[in-house]
Amino acid sequence: MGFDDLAAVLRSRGLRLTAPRQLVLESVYRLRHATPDQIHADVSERAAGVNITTVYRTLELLEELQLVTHAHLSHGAPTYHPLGEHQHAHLVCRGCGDVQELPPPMLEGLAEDLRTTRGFRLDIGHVALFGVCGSCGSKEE
Amino acid sequence: MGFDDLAAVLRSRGLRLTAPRQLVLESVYRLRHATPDQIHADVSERAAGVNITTVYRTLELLEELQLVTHAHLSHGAPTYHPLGEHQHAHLVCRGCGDVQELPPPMLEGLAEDLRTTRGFRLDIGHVALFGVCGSCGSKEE
DNA sequence: GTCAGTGCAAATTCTTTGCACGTGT
DNA sequence: ACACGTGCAAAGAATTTGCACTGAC
Repeated sequence: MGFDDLAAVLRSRGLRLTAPRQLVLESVYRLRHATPDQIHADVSERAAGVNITTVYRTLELLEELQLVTHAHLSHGAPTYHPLGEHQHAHLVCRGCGDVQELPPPMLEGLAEDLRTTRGFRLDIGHVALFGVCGSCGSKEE
Repeated sequence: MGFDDLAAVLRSRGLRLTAPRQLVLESVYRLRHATPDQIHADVSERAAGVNITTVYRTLELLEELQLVTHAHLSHGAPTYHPLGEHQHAHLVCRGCGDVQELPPPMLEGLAEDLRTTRGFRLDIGHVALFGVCGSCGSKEE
């Protein structure tokens, strides 16, 4: 998914298929919602010598190729995730930092409201909702 | 609003009322959704010599005093806004960067859903919704 | 063989920290 | 007078840029 396409998408633009690019894409798929730093760490576990600079550049490229997107969760740190069949919004817990994925249907009503009342076209994939998750909520009490 | 309270809130904690603190709070009220940098610029227009460091420290303090909050809009830059009677979510346009305020009632349905289905307590004030606003949408066509 | 891609180091940008001086109470 | 606040300079963290070498095609 988007994954096997890498070579094809690159070729169609006259770009090259390289190890760092495959590794970074793989890590984005594996980690889900990871920061550039976390992705770099994950890549480094499987192949030494890939520079953090390259990770930044590759993420930018993959985003341009529509293979990944990013959203700003938690403390402004951008987190990247695969852009596939399953668009999703993010539910971020302020207590434990956990990120849950939220299926689009739950936002359809709101999206529709915004479209009709303001002409605003909501980008569901970038939505980040902050709050306190169930388990942290009960601990607090 | 929270504004005249500054002196009182500070005093009740044994903290001091100073020019930079008044100026920063004023700018947050005036600018709505401004970054530390923008606030610093605004403050500097009215009084020279206030250091950006002080702006950061003051914002942190005002947040602790519950007079302002921040949310992460657009490119990870934190934007501060007054914390008053009117809680609100944010609607951020990817085209023009404009930030609209969204009254809480529009999110009540969603908040209720999340609470019942997942026990997730949504923090409406921190919600940032990205997308394309009406005027940018029509320009695109 | 070419030129895109990469590593490395340095430059930027944003934010935080340490410290001595100034000032509100 | 006391200790909180501030400015200034320097330290950190995150990200970007310049450049020469390497390697995919």
